[in-house]
Amino acid sequence: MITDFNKETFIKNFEHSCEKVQKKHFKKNEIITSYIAKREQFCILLSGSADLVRYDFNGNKTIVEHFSPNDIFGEVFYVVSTNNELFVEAKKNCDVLFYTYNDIKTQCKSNCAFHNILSEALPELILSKVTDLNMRLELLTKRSIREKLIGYFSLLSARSFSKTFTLPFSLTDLADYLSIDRSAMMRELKLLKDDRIIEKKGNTITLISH
Amino acid sequence: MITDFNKETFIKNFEHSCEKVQKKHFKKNEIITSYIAKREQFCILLSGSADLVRYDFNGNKTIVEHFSPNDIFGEVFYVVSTNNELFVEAKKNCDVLFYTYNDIKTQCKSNCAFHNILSEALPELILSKVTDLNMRLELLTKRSIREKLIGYFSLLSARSFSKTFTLPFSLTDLADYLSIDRSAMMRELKLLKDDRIIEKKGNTITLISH
DNA sequence: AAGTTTTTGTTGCTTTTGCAACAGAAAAAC
DNA sequence: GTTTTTCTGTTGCAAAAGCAACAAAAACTT
Repeated sequence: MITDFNKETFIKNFEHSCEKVQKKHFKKNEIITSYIAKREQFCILLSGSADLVRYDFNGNKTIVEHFSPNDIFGEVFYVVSTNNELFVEAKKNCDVLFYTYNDIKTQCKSNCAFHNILSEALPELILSKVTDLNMRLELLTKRSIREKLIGYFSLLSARSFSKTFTLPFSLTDLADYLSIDRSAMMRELKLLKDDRIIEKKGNTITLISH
Repeated sequence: MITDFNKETFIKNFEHSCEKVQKKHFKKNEIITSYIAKREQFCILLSGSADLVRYDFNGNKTIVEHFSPNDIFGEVFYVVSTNNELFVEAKKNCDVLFYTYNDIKTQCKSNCAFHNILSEALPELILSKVTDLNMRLELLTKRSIREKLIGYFSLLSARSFSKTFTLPFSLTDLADYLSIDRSAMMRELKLLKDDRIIEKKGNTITLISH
């Protein structure tokens, strides 16, 4: 069911078709939204990049998700379970569309093409989130820093159809994404280079086949 | 939207209402299903208990999810992303109902009450999976064994509305669920007892408030 | 273009975690 | 009810990861 659904086309065609939508601009480092109240917000990132982050009581930062243009996010996809607050932070200047899920389900249903289609597509949109979460889960259950790095690099390699690819964020953020210490990660990256498993020029990585 | 939806009632009322459903029995340690092919299977556990598990190439086992009666699972909720195979293993004798998502979406839609309602409820069902996944993610991003244990115990405590609760699986399985070494976990459990943070009698834990 | 901030790269030291191995307890199978 | 298997609890040792701190490079500001 996911295969015959094209998110990009969907977003392109309908991004401006409903009056209830709000478009906002954010500067780098601004907070786009926080997942606390039950506002059931649904957002589409039009340009820029942003991270869904969580800070625990020790101040450890975790990047839960990383968003690029056309990615969707919001409380609809992330039923908040615990006490930790979640923020979506702009990493670059961003344009974002805001909807609410309630509107999708009720108010607009009979008279707005956008919401009709969104309502239809919602299971697929949510399922694509589930895929992302599962992928992330698989990375986090890996037992060593080395395995996490190789797992993540393999994924990026598969996505870009190339052994060489550029990281979507800084090495500092990569550590927060993989839930590991940055300096330990740097050490392991060096070992991966020494062992001729990867090549690394800045944030561009090449997986070496053996 | 999740609040006004009752999964138990839903399952009770409709579990036998469609001809396309298959009911099967499994003995302890049998494999109920594996998430490989795109069969888009959708299952309901009627009795017993089961785990969704993954084995990596080092033989490390990860318990991705733990299922109790009335829990739902299947490929519909877990779009397989990588090469690792996933299995649902019966931990006790189990009764399971099998559907396929395609039927839900197409064949039955116009003439079967069960599939109509399932189709309506699917977004909510999937969202409840997302909640579980996010909870799990939050546990796995914790940086130490101690934090993972306390995090998980807090969760069980909140769910049972009590400071005292029984683990849903063995300590061996708990380690696989938290992605940590069992002996290291046992050591940490002992330290938690010594530090008077928990009490422990077998698989029953009490969180001590301070 | 100069100054400021963030990121990268590195290292010594400490703490945490994993591994291996084993004995006793408990549970399951026969 | 006895045997077999799994689970719990423990430990010494080795390996991995975290912490802290710093310098150089790069990226942003103004």
